[in-house]
This record gives sequence, structure tokens and C-alpha cells, in this order.
Amino acid sequence: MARPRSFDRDHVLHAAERQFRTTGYNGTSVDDISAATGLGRGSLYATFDGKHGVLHEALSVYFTRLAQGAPKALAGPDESAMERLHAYLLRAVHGVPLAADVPPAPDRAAGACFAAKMALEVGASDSEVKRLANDCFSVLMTAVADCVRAAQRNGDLDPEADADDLAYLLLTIVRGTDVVGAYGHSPARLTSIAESAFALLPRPRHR
Amino acid sequence: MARPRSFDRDHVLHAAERQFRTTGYNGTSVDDISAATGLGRGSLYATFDGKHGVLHEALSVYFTRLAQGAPKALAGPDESAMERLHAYLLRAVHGVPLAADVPPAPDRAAGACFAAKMALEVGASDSEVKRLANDCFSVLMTAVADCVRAAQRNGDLDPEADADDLAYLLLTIVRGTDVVGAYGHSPARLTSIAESAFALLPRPRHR
DNA sequence: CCAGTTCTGTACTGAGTTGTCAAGAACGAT
DNA sequence: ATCGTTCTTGACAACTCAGTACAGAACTGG
Repeated sequence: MARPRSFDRDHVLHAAERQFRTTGYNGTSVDDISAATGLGRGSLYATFDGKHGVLHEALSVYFTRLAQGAPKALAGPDESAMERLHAYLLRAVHGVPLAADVPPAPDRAAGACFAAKMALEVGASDSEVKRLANDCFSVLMTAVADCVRAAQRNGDLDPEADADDLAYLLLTIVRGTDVVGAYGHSPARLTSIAESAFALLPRPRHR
Repeated sequence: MARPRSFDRDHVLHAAERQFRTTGYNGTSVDDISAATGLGRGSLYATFDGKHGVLHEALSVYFTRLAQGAPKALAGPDESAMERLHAYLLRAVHGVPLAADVPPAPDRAAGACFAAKMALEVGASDSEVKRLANDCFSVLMTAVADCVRAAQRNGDLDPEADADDLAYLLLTIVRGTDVVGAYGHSPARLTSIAESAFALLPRPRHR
């Protein structure tokens, strides 16, 4: 029996994420968020808790999206596990790994993992951000590690290799691709990096 | 026949770099820089050109330091090229790769490559920063690639492998380590990643 | 010791920022 | 239709920030 919200919460948070992505946390004012989301100042402060709150909620939504998308993209039959790993590495070239709704990022730096970018900028002073970013990492980590194990079961990867170590390394490479991409290197160059990484994965010793 | 400077330019820029590292570009005010460097506003604006200028000069100094340190750390006899590559990867665990003067970084995120961090934060809107960051990358790139070629000459790495591709991949991994470190992962974990990467380098096919 | 030049510190301005508040709008239950 | 509750809008005050200007300090060559 009261006036209903006139905006979609997730839609707003998604727009805020896009803004944070392109101008960074400290580089965006509340007015910028207001303009990007269409919400007035008052609603922003009432619904979330200012900039902090918007960032935290946006990261939370990002996490949810990742928690759904990552397993979906990396799970599947053992036979095609290697292909999925390959596709995952190549997708990193264009940014926005496994939660793609922002297809043509204007600048590659804006395509980097949202959680990683925020963690790097304000993670040192905002432990909540650090925590949320870690959650995102963990979700990706388990998905990749499971995929590695699947590839091992199928005989495409050395069964002696530690799947977790390999997954950590793969994620590190994907994160590094974000950074190198921010330098302005061409997609061709990034693709070459991804292919090199894929080629170096440890194959079984004997066949 | 005029009053001499009471500060050392490089020392000031180094202090500014430390500040930018810990609080980011947009997160530091001119007063912060003033406090960190001990310089008054007036001197800051007279010597450099405000925040922009300080950042650009600081990056420039960082580049110079890198251009000296990187070849020194990675050049040497072919016999020990692999050891140098190994050491380079392990050094990334604790940040501030090849220009170490800030040994105990309070937060690992502050230990990330200065150029990379700035490029990721403001590179999209400040092409000068992007350029300087790219220069830093290039310097590292050639140094690593040369070291890879040395290792190939010594028979420690597959001579068929493309040295440049390998160097790109190694640098990507080091940059990724910065990001993963910013999440708060333990040095032990980062070390494990570095070791995995090193172990996967392509050895010669036949001996 | 003096004059000229450069550096240093501080106060000031205008723009931009954050967070709050109150008045009005929209809706459902009665 | 009306009332109460909740959302929205715009304006507002306090504050911070970047950049400038000016007065004074320090030093050196003569």
C-alpha cells in the first residue's frame, strides 16, 4: 500500500558497474552515478548507502552473475574440457570474462574483471571490496580447477599436474591479460599470449 | 645567484609515487602529495604542473629506473639465464619488480607495477600515462625476451619456441601476479603460481 | 653588504563534492 | 475517493579540492 519502486535494482547496479569500470571508483562522483543510472541523489542514498553502498552492491551483483556464468561456461563433458579452457583463455582477450552483457567495451581497460579492478584501486582501504573480489576469484577458481580435472580425466592434460596450481596459473594469466590489454596492446597480441599459454599446458607424458 | 632548491627532485617524485601507489591517482589530493613529499603547494606547481605533471614525471622517473634495473637484473651469461628468469618470476611475488627501493610494501596492491596500476586506473583518459606505461612494458619486454633467447642458446629452453611470445606470456603472468596479490593471497600462494609458471616453460624436445 | 633572482609557504577563489532534508508524487487498502 | 505509506525530486549547506597569487625567505655574485 505504498508507492512502488520505479526502477529495477539490478539494472541500476549494472549501470553503476559500467560507470565504475570506465572511470574507476574515485573517479566517479555521485552525480555521475546518478546520471548513469537515472536515479536521483535521494533515491541513491535511500536505497543504497552512498557511493560505498553502490559499489558493494554492484560487486555483489557481479559476483552473483559470475557464480552463475562461470560454472555454466566451464562445466560440461570431459571430452570437450580442453576446448572450454581454450575458449576461456581466448575470451579474456576481449574482456568481461564470463558475465558478458557489455559486448563492445570502449576501452579495453574497462573490460577488465570488475572485481579485480576495484580490488586493485580501493582494496587496500576497503576490506569489504577485498572480500567480495576474493569471492569472485574463488568462484572462478573452482570452476577452472574442475575443468582442468575434467581435461585430466579425458587424458588431455598431464594427470600428475596439480589441478589447483594449474587453475591458479590460468587465472593469473587471465588477470594479467586484463592489465596488458589496458596498455593498449592489440587483440591480435593478446590472442597470441592466450594461445601461447594454452600451448604450454602440460600434456600427458606418454600416450 | 639565486636561491637553490631545498629538495631533491627525484626524492620528491619517489615519495609521490609511493603515495599514488597506495591511494591511487584520483584518491590522492594535492595536499596529500604535499604532505608526502614535504613540498608546499607553490613549489609543486612551479616545479611540476599540478597533479598531472607530478604523475607524469613520477612515471618518467619510474621508467628510467626500470630501464636501468631491468637489463641489469636480466642480462648475464647464457649459463645462468634460466636462474635469472626464475628469480624474476619469484621477485614478482613481493611486488615492485625490478626497481626495488620500497621493500616492505604495506599492502601487496601497493607493490604492483606502478606503471601498470596507473595505466589501469587512468590510462583510458590520459594517453600520456598510457604511453609511459607502454614504454615501461617495452623495456621489460626486451629484457625478458633477451634472457629467453640466452636460455635458448644455452639449451635450457626449446629453441623452436618464439622468444617474444614467451616473453609476452611471462610478463602477462607477472602482471597477473600483481592483481592476484591485490586480492590478499598469501606470498606462499603467489610463489606456487610463479613456480608453476616456471615449470611449464618449454624445455628442449631432445637432449 | 647589497641587489637580484629564485624558491617557499600560505591565503584565497571558484568549482565540484558529499550527504541531508523537506515537499511533492504515486500507489494500494479501506 | 481518501488516507497513509513509501518513493522521488530538487535544492541546500558544509566541505574538499585544484589551481593561483602574493609576500617573504634564502642564497649568490658583485
